[in-house]
Amino acid sequence: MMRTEGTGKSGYHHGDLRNALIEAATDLARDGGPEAVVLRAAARRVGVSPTAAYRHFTGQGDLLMAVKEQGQRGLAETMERSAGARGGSPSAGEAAEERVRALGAGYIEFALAEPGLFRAAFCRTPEAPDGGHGPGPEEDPSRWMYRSFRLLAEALDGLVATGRMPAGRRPGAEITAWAAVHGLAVLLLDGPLGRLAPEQRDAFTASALTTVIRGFTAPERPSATRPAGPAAKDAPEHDVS
Amino acid sequence: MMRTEGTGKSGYHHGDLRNALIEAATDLARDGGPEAVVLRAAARRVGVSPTAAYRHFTGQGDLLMAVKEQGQRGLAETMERSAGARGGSPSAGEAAEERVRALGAGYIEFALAEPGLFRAAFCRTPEAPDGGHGPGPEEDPSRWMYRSFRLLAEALDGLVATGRMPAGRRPGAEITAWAAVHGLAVLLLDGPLGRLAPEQRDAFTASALTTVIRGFTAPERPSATRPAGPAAKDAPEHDVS
DNA sequence: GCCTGATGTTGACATCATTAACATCCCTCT
DNA sequence: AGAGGGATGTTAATGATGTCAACATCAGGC
Repeated sequence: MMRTEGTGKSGYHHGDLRNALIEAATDLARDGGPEAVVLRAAARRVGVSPTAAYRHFTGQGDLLMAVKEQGQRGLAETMERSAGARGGSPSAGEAAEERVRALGAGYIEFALAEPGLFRAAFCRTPEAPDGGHGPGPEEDPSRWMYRSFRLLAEALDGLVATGRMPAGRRPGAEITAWAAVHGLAVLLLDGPLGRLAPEQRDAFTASALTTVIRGFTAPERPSATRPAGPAAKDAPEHDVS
Repeated sequence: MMRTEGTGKSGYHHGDLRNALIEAATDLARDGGPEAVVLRAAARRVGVSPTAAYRHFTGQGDLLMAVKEQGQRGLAETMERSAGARGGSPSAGEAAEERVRALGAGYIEFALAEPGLFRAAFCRTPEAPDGGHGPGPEEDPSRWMYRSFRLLAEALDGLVATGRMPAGRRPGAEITAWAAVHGLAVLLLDGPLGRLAPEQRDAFTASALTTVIRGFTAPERPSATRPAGPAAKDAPEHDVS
């Protein structure tokens, strides 16, 4: 097959563009973020005319979409690697907790290692108006999109299964976990924590993860002035997308 | 003075452009986000030549910066309003906790009410290379920037002062709190929770706030298999910017 | 062995940011 | 008061971008 390789021009017009363009565009995103994903530039890198890209993508937005997918894939892989490479687990509950922590740490790790790709992975897309999609098998984004999200959710299920987290807190928990981790990543990349020493970033990450996990696993405050609680709008329906 | 008003053309060239441009650009951002802040469009709205803007801004990036400031201001004001309008406080500790909660809710409220402005408020800026700044008294961004961040930090101080939150957890806590709230906002705006019923969004928000606050205030798990804790990289140095 | 469709190319257009050169108008200094 | 100067805007031009229409080329099936 020889796909997505530089020497892939088999005498054909190119071999397989599309993948070559995706690779070029991903490189652009790697240093420069989503706004650096310029259709003409990608075509230039591949050594092809700008309009050639329109044979494989509906336009620049579609190309960016492909880059997003690359970014999401990389993120999920880093998270899985981080969770897989964690040390021994004293107990089942401990293991589940450590997995949540490792996934969160992997999330931050990827964001810091590949800031451009990370930003591209979560950049806003004009949202195709549905209906007539151009060339290229445009799959349902929800399958690969936000795979990191599902990883987190499954880890939280483990937290409940081992009894570490009350089942009543489970609904919406993946939202909370994702929000905390993603917000931290954004804060570290673009926010006031832009230039910070690595060990400080790690410390903040550990602190945030500890706090959120404690929020999931800690018992309810014993001497509460509110038995039912006025802000008891907790535990919402769990329905994503 | 008659500034920033539509009828402000006092026979002068315009009265005060700059503010008129900022207003126009802010309107553009309101529906369309930061990428809709197009210099030429803003100038067109004000009824002025595109290059006229260069007398008041170094370029489009500078104009966007002004819009960011508007967004940050709006965000902080919504948060303060939300925190100020909260009900009675049974105890000091309870009040501090409710303030944190109200600030977070205000954060989300603004993000949902003004999605374009919110995104503009946190959009990436090329970061002026320091040194020769163009026209316009370019103040230090850290003063108005991230005012919401400071609000959150002060509320957390209150949490410690009333004894609700152990002092040892305070360092880095504003990072955690900000991350959770900001991540949730992004998730609701651009993420998988894009189109969700309002009451569900409120429920998720309440759930996230409850979890994080519990993480701040809950006692350490009593029957822990780890007395000192292997993941005790908590409590990092507190140094922003 | 030619025709059809996939794949690329050239040319053109509209928009954008930005600069240079020029015009205008108010304010201040003498 | 009147002239100059600086602030404020305008026109013209440049280079980059996304995108479309028309044309060229190559592979493989009838």
